[in-house]
Formats: sequence, structure tokens, C-alpha cells
Amino acid sequence: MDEILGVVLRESGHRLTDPRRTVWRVLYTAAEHLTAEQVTERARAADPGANRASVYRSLSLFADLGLARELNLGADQPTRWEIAHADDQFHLVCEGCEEVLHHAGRLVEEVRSHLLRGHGFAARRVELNVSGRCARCSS
Amino acid sequence: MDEILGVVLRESGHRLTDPRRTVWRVLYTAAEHLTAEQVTERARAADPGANRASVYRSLSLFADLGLARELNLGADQPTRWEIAHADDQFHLVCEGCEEVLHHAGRLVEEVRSHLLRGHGFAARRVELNVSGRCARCSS
DNA sequence: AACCTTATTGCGAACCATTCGCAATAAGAA
DNA sequence: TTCTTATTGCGAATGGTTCGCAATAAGGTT
Repeated sequence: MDEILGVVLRESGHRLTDPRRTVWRVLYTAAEHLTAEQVTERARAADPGANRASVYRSLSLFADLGLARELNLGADQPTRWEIAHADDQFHLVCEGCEEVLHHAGRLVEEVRSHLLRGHGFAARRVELNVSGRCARCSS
Repeated sequence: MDEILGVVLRESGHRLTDPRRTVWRVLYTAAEHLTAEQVTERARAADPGANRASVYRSLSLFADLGLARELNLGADQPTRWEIAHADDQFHLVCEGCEEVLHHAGRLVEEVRSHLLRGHGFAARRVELNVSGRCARCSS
């Protein structure tokens, strides 16, 4: 899993360092979306000296390079981070089980084409966050 | 325009005060989405003693009562506020002209029903933020 | 393998939006 | 007009995130 990281970093003129590798692995192996603080904690499991500021720097570098994505799910919650996949710009947050579901459906694509065809708006980034109750929790 | 405010406040057991009225008017007469800081500045135009903490308190009370809405447009930007209309949960941010367009189309409704019918997910809040280039700016 | 350049790190302090604690004030019921 | 208590204003505290800078180390060069 480190390969992509090394390639992208070097191609963009950056260096592959231990702290970056550590942060990358944390993100990579995380099931959920982590806050920067959680990333730091987990990074410290691998390297007790892992530093908060460096974690922030790695995260935002990854975002700049398109390797990771910053998420704002709700105004009160701190920012969360995830590996950038093509299909995960769509977040369903269930208020019952607190689970964040990724929904890979065509919806984002539909939104994009609707905007372009109907309004001439060329969407670059589509962020769709929905909160509500999932099938299991709406009892 | 103060009427709704007074009614909603009293119905919910709150008091109609000058600071609240001032914040309400600022939001009401603002063309764009304002940060809490901007709301405070403008409130001070009407009442030089307007207080930052009270502005925050008013804003979040309004949000609780469904009178206003808190917006996260982008991870770096501070929170912005607007009067809550039924049709403005959809924000198009143009990267060319920096304009925030409200789009009143049926898209949000479509998303909602798609989720319910297709996945049994009962959406309460749908937040759709799109950044890209509007027809005029995509040259 | 040793060397050089300079990107990156680690640390603590700084920042900035937002919230809190609390005494003083004022809304609205009686 | 009085009384109760929600609300305000103030300044201090908080918490996530960023910055400044000296020390470190990546990775190209000899």
C-alpha cells in the first residue's frame, strides 16, 4: 500500500518520510473517517513520537495531491479524513446508529450531469452529505 | 420582517430582545452568506454595543428554531449563516466569480426520494455543495 | 560511502472561531 | 409596578489547527 504514496510523492517533488508513511498507513487501514486527533493517536501506536503538527501537515499534503480527502460532516464536528476513492463523495450519516455509510451509486454522477446539461455549470467537486435514518434504524 | 421572529420566539418560550432583533435584521437583509464575524460587524452598525458572544447565541438559537441555517462551504472557510428558506439547501460555488448560487431546483427532492425508495434511508437533512465553474466563467 | 542541499520534522507558542462563567440587565407574566 | 428568570455583555477559556525556527534526514551528487 505504500507504493502509491511513494510514487505520488516523488512525482510531485516531495519526499517519502517515515511520518508520512505512518499517517498514510493509519488512513489506509482505518475503517471509519478519522479526525486529525485520532490519526495522531493511532500514529503514535506505530511511532510513539509521532507529532500532531506533522500529522496535520501530512494530511493536508495528501489532500493537495489528491490522495486523501477532508470531510465536513456537520458544523460542530471536527474535520475528518479519509483515503480519496473515486466513489466516496457521498456520505449518508445515520442518526440512529451513528454510522457513516458510503454510497457508491450513480447519484453524484447524476447531479453532475444535471447541472451541466440544465444549467451549464461544470461541477468539479460534488459534496453530498445526508443525515437521516437508515433502513434498520427507522424502525 | 420582525413578525416571524417574534412569533417563533414566543411560541418556543423565548423572549424577543433587541440583540436578537438586530441579528435577525442583519441576516434578513444580507444578500450573501455571512460569517458570524460579519454579522457582528453589521449588527454594530445598528447598535455599536452589539456583542460577539450574543450574536453567536442568537445565531445558534435561530438555527435550533429552524429560522436560520449554518453552512459549511469548504473546510478552511469559517461557518456561514443564512435565513432558512425551504429551497436553498443546494449551493453552487463558482470558482471563477466566487459567487454562491442558490439553486432551487428539484434536485434535493430527487435525492431524497431516491434514497428512500432505493435504499430505505429516510433523509432528514440533505446538504449538497458543489464547486466548479458557472456557465459564464467556464469560458 | 561521504557529502550537500534543502525539504521535512518536532517542539512550543500563536491563532482564531467559538463557547463559557458569572454578575448585571431587562422581558414579560402577575 | 413588582417579580422571576431568561438574556446579555464582558473577559477568560477552549479546542482545533497553523506557524516559526532550529535540528534532522531524504535523496541527488561526487
